[in-house]
Amino acid sequence: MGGAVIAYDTETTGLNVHRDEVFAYSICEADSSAATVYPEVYRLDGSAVRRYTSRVKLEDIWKEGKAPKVMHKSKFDLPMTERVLGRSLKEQPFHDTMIQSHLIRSNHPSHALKDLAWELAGIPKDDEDAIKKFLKGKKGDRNYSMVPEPIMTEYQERDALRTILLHHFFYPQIKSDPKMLEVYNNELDLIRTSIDIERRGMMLNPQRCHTLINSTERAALGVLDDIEQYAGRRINPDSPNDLHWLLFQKAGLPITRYTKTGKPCTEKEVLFDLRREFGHHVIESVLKFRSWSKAVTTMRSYLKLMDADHIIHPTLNTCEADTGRESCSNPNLQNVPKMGVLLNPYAVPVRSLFMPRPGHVIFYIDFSGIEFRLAVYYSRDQTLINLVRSGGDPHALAAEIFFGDQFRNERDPAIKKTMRNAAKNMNFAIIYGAGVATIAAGLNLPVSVVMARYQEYKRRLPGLAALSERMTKLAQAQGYVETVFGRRLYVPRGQAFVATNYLIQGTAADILKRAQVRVDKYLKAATGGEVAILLPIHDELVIEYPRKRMADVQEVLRSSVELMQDFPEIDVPLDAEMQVAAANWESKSPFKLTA
DNA sequence: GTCATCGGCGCG
DNA sequence: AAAGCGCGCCGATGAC
Repeated sequence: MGGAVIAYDTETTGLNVHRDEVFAYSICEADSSAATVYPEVYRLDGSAVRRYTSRVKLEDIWKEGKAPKVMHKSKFDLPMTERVLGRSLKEQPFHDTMIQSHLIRSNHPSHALKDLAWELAGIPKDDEDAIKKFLKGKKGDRNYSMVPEPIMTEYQERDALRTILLHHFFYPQIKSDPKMLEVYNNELDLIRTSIDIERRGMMLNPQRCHTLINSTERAALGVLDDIEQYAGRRINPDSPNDLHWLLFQKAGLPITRYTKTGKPCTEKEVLFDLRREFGHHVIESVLKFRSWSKAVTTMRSYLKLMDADHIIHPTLNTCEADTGRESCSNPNLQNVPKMGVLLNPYAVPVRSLFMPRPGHVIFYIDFSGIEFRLAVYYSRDQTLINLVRSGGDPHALAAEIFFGDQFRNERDPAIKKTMRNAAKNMNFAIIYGAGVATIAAGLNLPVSVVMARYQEYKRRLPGLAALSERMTKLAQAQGYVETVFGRRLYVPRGQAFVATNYLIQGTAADILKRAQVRVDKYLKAATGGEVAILLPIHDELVIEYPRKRMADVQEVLRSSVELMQDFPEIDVPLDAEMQVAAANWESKSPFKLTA
């Protein structure tokens, strides 16, 4: 028996959770049979309410002890409602049909309410069309609160109905599978932490941001001048036409690769190859311009998105990615450029713009090599399991296999490191189904040589070498792979070879999502929220820590790391490392717990 | 003017 | 037959 629930949907003046406001809401109550349901529509100002004046009703809906509310994208409706009510709803039970949809069919083309309700219940989308049509005729600032009463009411009624129907379609499927229910419940907890993370946001240094924008822009313009000197006319390197002319006509460089639509490829790897062979200064200029102009627009967007307190509030998407990962947008703080990346020689120190709030430092806890460890776990390769358990280095082992005595006898640590790095790339290539040709290219060795050494690799590490094919076949047969935690990841049709990647990325996502919930709960209980998560980044938690609590730091971080690593389901150890930044995100230094 | 697509690139 | 993957965001481009 499902028990009674109330579908709940807000209408707002915009999509910004921190700024825009609720002006209307609708509900739809239903018991477990859901035999007859009547949507009810309300307006906050009481002007167009059907049955009640609104404020009383909204309070009533969210009174303690009422039935759980079902929302579609609760991460939007919950904080919006909290702002209207002026109180926290964190103890309130709820459901989310978007999460349900995502768990049941991770690769569905759309988890949008209207699309799902049309597909599963045949509810037409013309209510939404009517709103769009109305707003299209309006000029200037437009939002849903301007939509006339009959159109809006129809829309609200249908959304409440849609939500309750989806819940009654999806939730029984989830509840019938204990592991899937556990994944679902963690996703609901994750909504709570994500709301708090978005609300807290990250602090930007606006002065530094302006300065860096100016200097970087000057440098980029200087590069344009250099190119003009050489080319005899102004060139826009972002324009394919201009760039193709510059590289392949004027400079006479050869076209080494084409894009899928048959145009000359000018991506960085191609430019690196051309640079190595011809060393033409115009290549350098293009690389510089791209990196610097992109950094400028990125930094400008930060200034636009920053609030009056210099805080950037990104959006965390917890159920968008096909692999179960979280993503981040407006802005994406999970891909902020950093210094010291080999393939990015002209990097701009954008991370240095992010800083701890006054009186705080930032800690970073990241899983080291989690993807490879999970590959080892799923492969059941006994050699590698034992090696990882005993603290050995699987990538050095791969280097020995691929480079043999050449690696073993190498005395120069720099060269040795390069070889290990190549072998590490190979380990991943093999896990994720690369062919011998790709591997040979990555190792810079003849295909014939790699062929022989790959045979040896398969003999020494049979489990790992077989993982990709095993998962690919499984995905081909059933359409999905399932993580150890019970998350099903549907693999794109005709692309079964991505199965291993989905499995491993999805498992890492399960782990970080659970870790995030645990650490968040712990930090709230142990520090009253003074220590808080700033951001999840796939295998890492960023944590802001007040200096005045430094007396606690050992205990708090030790507990956090322990919570992150406590996964008895995975029988290879999950190592985590810590770093600390006092000034900004760029200047991190290692942090060790005392013994 | 608006929209979708592409190539390109940052992070993991 | 062969293939590492995921995400979000940008400017350019061409169709409507």
